[in-house]
Formats: sequence, C-alpha cells, structure tokens
Amino acid sequence: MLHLDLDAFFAAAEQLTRPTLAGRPVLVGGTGPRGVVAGASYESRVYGAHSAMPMSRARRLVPGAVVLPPRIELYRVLSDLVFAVVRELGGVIEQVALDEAFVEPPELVGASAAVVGRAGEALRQRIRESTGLTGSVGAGSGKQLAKIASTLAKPNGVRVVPHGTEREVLSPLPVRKLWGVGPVAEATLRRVGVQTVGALAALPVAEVTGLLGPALGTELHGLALGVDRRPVAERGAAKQVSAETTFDADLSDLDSVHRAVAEMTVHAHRRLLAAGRGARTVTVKVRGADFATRSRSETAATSTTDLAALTRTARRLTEGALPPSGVRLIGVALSGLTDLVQGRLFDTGEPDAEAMDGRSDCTGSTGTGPPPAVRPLGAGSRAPSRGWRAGDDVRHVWFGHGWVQGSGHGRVTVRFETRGSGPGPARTLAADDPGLVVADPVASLD
DNA sequence: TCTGGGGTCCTAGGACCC
DNA sequence: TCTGGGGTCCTAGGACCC
Repeated sequence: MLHLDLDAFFAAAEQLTRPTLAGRPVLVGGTGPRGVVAGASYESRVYGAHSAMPMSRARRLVPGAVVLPPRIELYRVLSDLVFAVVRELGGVIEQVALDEAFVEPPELVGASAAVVGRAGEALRQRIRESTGLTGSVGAGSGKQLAKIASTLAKPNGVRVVPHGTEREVLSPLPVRKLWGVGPVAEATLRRVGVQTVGALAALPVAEVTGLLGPALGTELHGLALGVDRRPVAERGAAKQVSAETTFDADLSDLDSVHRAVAEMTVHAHRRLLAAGRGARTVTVKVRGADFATRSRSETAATSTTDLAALTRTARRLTEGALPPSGVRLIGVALSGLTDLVQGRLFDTGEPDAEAMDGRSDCTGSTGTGPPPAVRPLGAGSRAPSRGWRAGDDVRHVWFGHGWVQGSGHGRVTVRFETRGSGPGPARTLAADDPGLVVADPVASLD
C-alpha cells in the first residue's frame, strides 16, 4: 500500500497562491499572542521552526519570517484537487487529513519494489502537474511501514520498503516514530531503557501491555515487529463536531464566558446542520489559567438541532466546570450524532433571544475567536469592520486579486498576485479605497 | 518557549439490566 | 437473603494524530 503526504502543505499552499513567497520562510498559524505554528515551509524549518511550536518562539527563531493565518477553505479545495488525482489510481482511499492518505491501487498488489517505485513517482508527477504542489510517497506492507516510508522520503521523494526488509528499516528508528507513541509513551518506555523500535520488539508482549495498557501495548508491540493488519478503509461520517477558542487574555467574568459559550455553540451547531445531523450529547471543555482542562457532558434522550436548547445546556454545564482562576479556553462539542429525519427534529437556524446575545457582539470580543463566523464569507464586501489584516484576500477594481501584506495609519499594502500570475507588484492604498473589497481565498488559485 | 483547533480512541468507575 | 458476572450506557479525563 501507498501513503501520500503533501510536503509542508499549509505553507506550500501559501507559496503556491502567493508567488512572492516562494523560497521565503513562511509560518502559517495563530497570529495572536497564544498562537501556535500549524505549518512551516522548509525555509523556516532550517531555523528549527516546526508545527505545534508557539508562534512567538518561531518568530524569534526565523529571521524575516512571513506569518500568515491559515486559509482552511483554500486548503480544502486544493486537497480535493490532489485527491481527485489520487482517485484515478482506483482502489480504496483512506484520507487521514487534508494532506495525507493511504491508497491501495489494485495494480500494485504483488508488484515488485521497482514497479511500485515508478508508480509512486508517476503519482507525484501528476499531482505536481495538476496542482503545483509536491508530495512524498511511501510504500510498504502495511500502514505503519507506508507512513514511515513517506516520512523517510520527505521532502519531494519516493521510498519503497521491500518485503523482507521491514525489520531492518524499523529497528533503528526511535520509538516515537511509531503510530501511537507520543511524549508520554515515549517517556514510559525510556524509563525501562527502551528507545528504539528494535528494543521495543525485543520485549515480551506482557511487559509492553503492562507499561502501556492492553490495547496500545498489544498494538505497538505488533507494529514494532512489523505486524500491521489494519486495512485501508474509507472514513465514515464524523462522530462529533466541535468548536473551541483560546482567548488572547483569560476571561474573568461570567458574562464573557456565557457569550463565548454561545458563540462556540453557534459554530458547532452550524456545522451540525451542514452535515445534516442532530446531536444527543453536549460536552463543554473549560481550560483555566492553570492550563488544567475540565469537561462536563450531558446526554439527552433524543437528538436535537435546537440551537437555543443546545446553548442552554452548554451554559449550564460550563457553570459546573469553572476553574478557580481565569478562563483560558472554551469549547463546545456535539456528539451522539444522528441523521436527520424529515420533520422529526427542530429544524431551526433561528436562535431565541437568549442564544442571540452571544452572537450579538462577537466581533473581535474574544480575540482569537474564529472570524469567518462574523462575516458570512463576505467576498465582495467592503473592508472588514476589524480593519485589514495581514493575509486577507482582497480584490481591486483595477489591480485584480491580491493579499494584504500589512496595514496601519489609514493605509494598506497589497501584493497583487495569484497562482497563475507569477510574483506581482505591491501597492500601498488608502485603507478606505472604494475600489478595494474582501475576496474569496479560493480565487488566489487562478 | 509556555503551550491551537479539530478530531479519534482508550480507560475506569458507576448505574442499570438480566 | 445474599451474591455472581456480563453487557451496555454514561461521564470524566487523557493520550494521540495532523
């Protein structure tokens, strides 16, 4: 089977659609004081930046970094383009993330390593031609091997692990490379002197299950030995939808907390309706200034789509989970999802007055709170009320599509370019230039 | 350095039923 | 009257993945 992994996907998507950024160190992620890196181009990885690193640290590490907020809608469209190409191979595809999938092309069953290698190279070529993105392909006898192979192939390469060589590839790797080994399991294993996959494989299963629990222990010991029978299978429908936000500064009054809960419920509810589903369980997540996370959940007898009811439940649960100090994060998850049956559930998108007040002034009130909720994907509207922000997509009557490089003092600097334009000119305009409007990020693919 | 957001899965205890 | 064990559901917390 094959594992395809796009190279530095978020950052590469930015460099592709904003050609001025090609070859420059790009960091994609939260731009606020508590943001973290979601994507780092290879030019910024040279300085030690990587995903999940606090953005403040990454900025300090990478000289001249271009920091941009994620444009998930654009990445989704690009991802769909890539996997349409992958689908042409036929067979089952299991998409794991926007930038990653397992594939089992029927033609490659039982093929030689050389044939598999050429197929991987051909796939990469097709993806590059049709999208402009590069990806790496790994091939091996199971998911674990294929994924490890694609990691070894990065960036921009192919790696095949031939049958019979599994153990010699796996043995020297650090245990952390195995699926399911995170910081905690890694530390647990190190305490008994196990640092490599080979050392893990040499332990008796009973000892591994004793250390890591029955499920994970059995699974990992098998993987270490190269045993991996997990099938490639299409992903089913999601089991929950959730929305959460971390505030730029901790909240310390109940009103703000209630507003934030309502806002997060609106977000999760919107996606619930978009998926055509109802929910039985509401779970709230509250993280305090101490970083400790508390959750409370409640399951109703029947499924609902009633925003007002969901909001009331979420607020009540939140009150039972408040930390002693300030509130750092609020999250709302809806689960126990059911398919909607015509007429059986509230089909309301109309919140009552109580639920509304969380929505009324969400403009910027929660700092890092997700802005897309505020303006309904306002392609064509005037400057956003929060003002122009670096990374915004814009269109100008004369200069076409572009993106905001920076703004201030009543001016805004826009780089006019798209995927097909090549590097474009920067122009500084008046922030209230009547010819300048908000644009759809997807238009940067032109 | 000070820790995102959207998910999945596992564990463990208690309630409840048979 | 006291005591079983298995199965399922719910809740809370946490590890892990990208």
